[in-house]
Amino acid sequence: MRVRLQQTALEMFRERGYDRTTAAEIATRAGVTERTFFRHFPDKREVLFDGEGKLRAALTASIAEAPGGLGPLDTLFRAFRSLRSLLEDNRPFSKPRHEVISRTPALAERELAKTAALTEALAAALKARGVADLHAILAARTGMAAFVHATVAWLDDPEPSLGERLDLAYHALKALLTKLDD
Amino acid sequence: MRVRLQQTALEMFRERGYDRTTAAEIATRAGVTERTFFRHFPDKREVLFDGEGKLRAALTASIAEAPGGLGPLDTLFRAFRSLRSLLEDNRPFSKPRHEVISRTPALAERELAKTAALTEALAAALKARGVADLHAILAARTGMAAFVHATVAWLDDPEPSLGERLDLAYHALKALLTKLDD
DNA sequence: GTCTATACTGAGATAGAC
DNA sequence: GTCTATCTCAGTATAGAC
Repeated sequence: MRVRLQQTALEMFRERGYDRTTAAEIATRAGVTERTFFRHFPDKREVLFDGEGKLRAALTASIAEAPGGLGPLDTLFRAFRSLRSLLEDNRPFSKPRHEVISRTPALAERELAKTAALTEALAAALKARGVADLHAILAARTGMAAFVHATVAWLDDPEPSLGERLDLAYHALKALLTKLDD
Repeated sequence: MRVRLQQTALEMFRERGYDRTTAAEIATRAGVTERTFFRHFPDKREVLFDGEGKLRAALTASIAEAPGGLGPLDTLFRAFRSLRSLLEDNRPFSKPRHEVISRTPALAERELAKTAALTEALAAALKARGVADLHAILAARTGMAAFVHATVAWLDDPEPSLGERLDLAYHALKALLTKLDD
C-alpha cells in the first residue's frame, strides 16, 4: 500500500501539481481513506521521499570499506561513483520525481532537509574512519554539493553521463584549490 | 508591528515550543488579529526569517567589490570576514533564535531553504565576476558550508571567536583539497 | 475582516493474519 | 488472544479566497 500511495501521488502531482492535489484524493484513487494515508506518511510531502534509506546505506557501506590511504574527499567520490549504475537504473522514476520536486517549493524544501540528513550520515561515516570532526563535516558538505550538482544536471540532461559529470565536478573542486591564498 | 510580531513569536516559541504556539496566540499577545499575522508573514515559519535580505545584500556587495585577482573561495571568505562585527552584534538575538530553530524540524527545514537561496545568490555574484558556472556553484556551496559551520559552532560557544573559526574552516578546506588524487 | 478548504491529530471500533 | 492495518468520527490550526 505504501508503494501504491507513492506511485499514485507522483502520478497526480504530475497531472495537477502538488498544491492542487489533496491527500484525500490520493488516498481515494489508491483505494484507501485519508487517515490511512497519514498513517503511512507523517505528512503529505513525505510520500515522495522514501528511497533515501537505500542510498544512505549504500554510501555509508562504501565509505566504511574504502581503502585506508584515501583522503576524505576521495573516499566520498569513490562512494558516489559506486552508485552510478543504481542511479542510472532509477532514472525513469527519479527524473519525473525530480521535476515535480523542483517546481514545488514545499517539496524542494523537504529535499534539502533529506540531503542535509544524508550529509550528516556521510560525515559520521568519515569520522568512523578516523577523520577529524571539522574535516569530516566540511568534506561531507563539499562532496555532497558536488554529487547533488552532478546528479541534478544529469537528470536534466543525460549527456554527459553521470560518471563524466562526477569527474567534471571533482576536477572543478581541485581547481578551486589551486587558487587558494596563503 | 513586523518586528513586534517577530519578537513575540521568538519569545513564545522559547517558552512553549513552536508546535504548541499558534499563530493566533502570537498575534493576540502582540496586540493584533491572526489575520494581521498572516498579512505580514506568508506562513508561520517565516516569522523567524527576515534578516536574510540584509545578509545577502552585504555579501553580494562585498563579492562585487573584491579585488580582481582573488580566486572564488578567497573572494567568498573575504566577504564572510567582512560580516564578523555585524554578526557579533547580532549574537544576543541570533543565539536564542538558532536554538529554537535547531530543535524544531519545521524551522530547520526552512532555514536550509534560506541558506540554499543565499548560496544561489553567492554563486550568481561570482558568475558576475566572470567565474565559470560550475566553479561558481561549487565554490558557493563549499564556502557556505564552511561559513555555516563556523557560525553555528560559534553560536553554540563564543570561543574561539567567529573570525578564528572562519580561519580554521578555511585551512581545513585547504587541507582537504590538497589531498585530492590525480 | 469573514469564511472555507485542507493538512493534520487523537480515540475508539472493526476486521483479518498469525 | 494479540497484532497490525484500516476505517470512522470529531476536532484544531494553517493558510488562502473572498
